[in-house]
Amino acid sequence: MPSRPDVRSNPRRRHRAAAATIHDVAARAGVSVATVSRVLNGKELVRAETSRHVRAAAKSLRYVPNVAARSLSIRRSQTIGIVLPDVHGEFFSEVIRGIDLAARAQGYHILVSGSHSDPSQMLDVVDTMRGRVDGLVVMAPDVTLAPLDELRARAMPVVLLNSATPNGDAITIDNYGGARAMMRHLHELGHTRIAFVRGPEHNADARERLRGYRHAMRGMAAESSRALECSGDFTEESGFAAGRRLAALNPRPTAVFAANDSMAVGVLASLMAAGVHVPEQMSVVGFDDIPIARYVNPALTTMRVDIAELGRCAFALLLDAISNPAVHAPRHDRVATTLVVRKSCGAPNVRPKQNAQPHRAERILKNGRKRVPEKGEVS
Amino acid sequence: MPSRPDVRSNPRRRHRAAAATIHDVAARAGVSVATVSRVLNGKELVRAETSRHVRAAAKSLRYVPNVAARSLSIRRSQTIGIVLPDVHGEFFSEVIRGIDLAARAQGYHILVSGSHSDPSQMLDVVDTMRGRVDGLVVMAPDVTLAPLDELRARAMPVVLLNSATPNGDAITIDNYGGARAMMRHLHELGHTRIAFVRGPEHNADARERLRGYRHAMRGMAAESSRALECSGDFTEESGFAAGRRLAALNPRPTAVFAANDSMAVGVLASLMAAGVHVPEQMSVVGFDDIPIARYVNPALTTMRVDIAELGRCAFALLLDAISNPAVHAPRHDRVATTLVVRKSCGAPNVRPKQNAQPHRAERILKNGRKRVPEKGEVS
DNA sequence: CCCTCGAATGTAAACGGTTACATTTTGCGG
DNA sequence: CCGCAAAATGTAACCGTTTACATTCGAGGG
Repeated sequence: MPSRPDVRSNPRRRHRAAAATIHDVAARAGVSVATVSRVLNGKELVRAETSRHVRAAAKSLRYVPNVAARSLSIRRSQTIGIVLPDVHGEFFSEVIRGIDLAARAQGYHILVSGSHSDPSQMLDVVDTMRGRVDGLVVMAPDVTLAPLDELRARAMPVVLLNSATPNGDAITIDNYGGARAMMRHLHELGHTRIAFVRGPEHNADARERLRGYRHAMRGMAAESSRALECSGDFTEESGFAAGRRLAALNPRPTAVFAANDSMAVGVLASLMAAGVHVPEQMSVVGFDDIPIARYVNPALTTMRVDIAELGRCAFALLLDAISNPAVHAPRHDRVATTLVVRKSCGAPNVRPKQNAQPHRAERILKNGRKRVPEKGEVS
Repeated sequence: MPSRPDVRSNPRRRHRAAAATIHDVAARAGVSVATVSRVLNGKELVRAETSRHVRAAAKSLRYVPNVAARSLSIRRSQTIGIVLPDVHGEFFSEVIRGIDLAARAQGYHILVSGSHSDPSQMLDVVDTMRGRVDGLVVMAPDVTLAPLDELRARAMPVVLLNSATPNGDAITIDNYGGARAMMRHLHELGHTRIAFVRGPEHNADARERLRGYRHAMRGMAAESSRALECSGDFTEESGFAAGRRLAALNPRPTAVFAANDSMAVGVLASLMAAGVHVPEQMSVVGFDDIPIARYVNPALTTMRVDIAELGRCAFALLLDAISNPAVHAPRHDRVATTLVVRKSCGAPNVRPKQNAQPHRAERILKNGRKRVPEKGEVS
């Protein structure tokens, strides 16, 4: 028995046409709001006929539930947050695409915030997302452990992407495995004197790639590899400088493994400037398979990282953490990389051909028509 | 006089530590929830001392307002939606970056949804965003007018990006002006026989660029330009095919203007394959300034589009529409483009040098070290 | 014909804020 | 010391859902 009539029952909507509410639908269908809610969420028992009436009413009123009211009530927003640093555009968009696709399939929305330079700014953003999202995917490859722990204290499921990961949920590229696979490829071609161009000291990806390189060098029983390492910072310029230093080495390395593609492109340019022929005199390989890797001359052999897959995995992990907070056990998944063989490496110690010109023209043609040869290119 | 005690007053929070609410803060500060709200939103008069107490209480409880409750109450989400087609990654991420930066500065969040192939899917997404966002930035360059009008009927501020725009708010690239500026550049170099590679028939950007080309050709009092137009669809392959046709023309055009950079890259590749030297025998220019434009050989002269600026403008316009729904008048803004002169065009009818090799090596070096020369490159 | 029981539906209390309006304090002239 | 307007604060309705609990309805058994 109502102690007071429902205040919202009859004359709503003042002047400008407001959106229909669940009360409007209930009135139109001649049922209570509870029944409308039940029908629309499909969880409980409702007579088939009643259900039809409600659906018809909802459709005729173009009813769309108010998500704010819904999340307030169920304390879930069906939205996840993505926090990114000011990262290279291509990578950035691919990660978002991967997460977006996976999320939409599960009825989740994504709230994006990019371009954060420092940890405190990152934490600020995370705070403003509080309540707006059910969980976070955070990418912070250069951030040290302390702020990341702070982040976990935010009492919200968080999945870290490519970050230094002491504990908790995380997804990373299999940098170590990829580096070893690349080294195996070079070794099979006959290389043993392989140089390496390092990435930034504190970058998690860079460290793992270096670790893979060193491990492989030890395994090949080669000379101490430290002399063959060059510093770099993931930029093309640093690769250019490294290439110059490597070309001057005596004896010269027969192959160069750059910790990422940008630096490999720089190495390529400086070797060409120094008159060192690639791949005849020296092989060059990179890591990432960025889009321009296939456009440089010669096209770059590299380890492809499936970035969209990275996003998909991150969402899957986050969803599990959100859905089963009780039983969820923190996990650290690694996504595999793929070797992409192009033209920038061959067997060591091959004499350069005398008339390289027509040869090169042909290469450029192939670069230009990328799509067709690209299909069967992956090995 | 309370007809009934406030039910939420005392014993909240059952077992797991829930986030603090405004009631907790009020209790801690010894004031009412209204006062807390006033302090935190800073709109109304509150004694300085009271304000201090409230702030201290909020901080000590790590209070973060529940945004769902807030948006339900004020009927605003402080969030805008971005709906994108499955567009090239670089463009995609730049648009988001531009909007994100502008939005965050105004305290807005962004909800992103990409990868929509058809109009109905796009409208679905827009419906699920209903109530979640205060307005939308929609990019749909290939969508025809009808669905766009449907979109506007959604009773939410909408800003269209690079779309066919009959009416309503919109931001577009100044494709027409950019095309004319490019034509002026070619004309100043001495070209009059300029070919054009068109984009997709129904694409709004492509049509405007074509319009600029035709207008300029008429202005140059050149022969009827239709014979110099080639069809294309914005892909590299179509550019390759167009280049082949153009090389076979007699008399040959002295310059080719491709409606976008991807096609220009294709043209470049096919001309090289046909033994036509660029820029000595034929100049090639594009539109967009995509990242690889500076890596191709020779580096491509093109019209740069500041995509982030596009995003900024879109947000500014949307914010105005959201904030002043009454007085806001629909606007259609155009963002300017910038001519970027690189190596792919020169004066017509110059004989190719005999030993192009050292010359080319030097070019590649410059490409490799992009950043430094890039600084002063824009004209 | 009454009682019981389960299915179908209704009622109203949350969810956590904002804000119109009511009430209490304050400051100040008389 | 009173009265009164302005300033400061409190009260509770309201935003639109979900959902625990209450109620109604029908059918079947005794």
